[in-house]
Amino acid sequence: MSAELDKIDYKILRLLQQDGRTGNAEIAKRVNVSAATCHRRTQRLFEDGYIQNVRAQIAPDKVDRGALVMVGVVLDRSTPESFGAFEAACRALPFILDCHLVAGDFDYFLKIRVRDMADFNHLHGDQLIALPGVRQTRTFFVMKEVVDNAPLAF
Amino acid sequence: MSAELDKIDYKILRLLQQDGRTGNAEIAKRVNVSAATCHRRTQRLFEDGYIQNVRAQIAPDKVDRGALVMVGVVLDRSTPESFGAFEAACRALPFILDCHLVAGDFDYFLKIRVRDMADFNHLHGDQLIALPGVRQTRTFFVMKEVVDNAPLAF
DNA sequence: TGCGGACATGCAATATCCTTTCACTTTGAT
DNA sequence: ATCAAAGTGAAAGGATATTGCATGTCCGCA
Repeated sequence: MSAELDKIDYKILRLLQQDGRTGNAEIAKRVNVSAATCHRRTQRLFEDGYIQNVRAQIAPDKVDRGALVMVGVVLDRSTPESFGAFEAACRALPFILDCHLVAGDFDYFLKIRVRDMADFNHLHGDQLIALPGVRQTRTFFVMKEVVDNAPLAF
Repeated sequence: MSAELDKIDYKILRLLQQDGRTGNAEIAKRVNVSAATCHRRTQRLFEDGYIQNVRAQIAPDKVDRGALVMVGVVLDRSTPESFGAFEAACRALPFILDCHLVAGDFDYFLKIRVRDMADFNHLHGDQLIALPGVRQTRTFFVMKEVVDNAPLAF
């Protein structure tokens, strides 16, 4: 089986990335193949992991998560155990949208969604600086979301 | 009409956020209402903007976007025109996933996906530092994606 | 050149699901 | 208690997804 994708597959991926609810018949029309073929291709894209999942994007401010904060984190020690503990803790905190180990002045970058600044301050005091091995954090409040989670271009 | 959401609405939102392809019948079963009611509620969640859209999440490494980079940007001047020009330029660059105006040591934070480091270096030299009004950038290569774009908790 | 196997495609039939209609029930204000 | 507005469930119709099958295509190999 060819592991490569052709132009039709890429079109399907782009269509589903733009609107994951697009029906099979509609996709078939747009990429100029029969519904059956389109269905089989789409299914393969799921099975082979090209499409990780399809998720509804909830309006953050409508569910009281209107505030976005970026946080740089520096750990006490740079041991594997220290990193592991911190990462495990991050995965368990539901308000952390992104957690990335980076090279540079920080060890980790976090992207956090909360209701408002007051909410973040509680959270920062109660949970963030209490995370395992945290030496220092630097907070960047987001004042304007110019682009958030744009679709992948490929 | 009540602008508020009840427990059933929240359940629907959570289900669709976890899997946007979940059929109406399946949702109805899980939230214990009839298919008709569930359909109407879901439709309302779309129409009233609680669900912004439904998007397939494409595996980045499968489409040659395996490298993630965070970039802090400082502008020359802090004028509205300067900000506006920079933001417009960012919106036009497809590899920029996030672009946020922040308070702190940087003016903007960018989240960028490219194929690899070499690709980013070209991009940085050709396009990033050429963005309007950029005085300085600081690059943080992501070495490990611990959590990326986690579903919103509410 | 000819042959055979693996694969992809389209058509058509089947099964499944969505979507609307209608009558009934609940809710809330007077 | 009464009325109006909104919500609810069951059923029917229409649209859609999904599968089986025959045909066509490509590639390796003799």
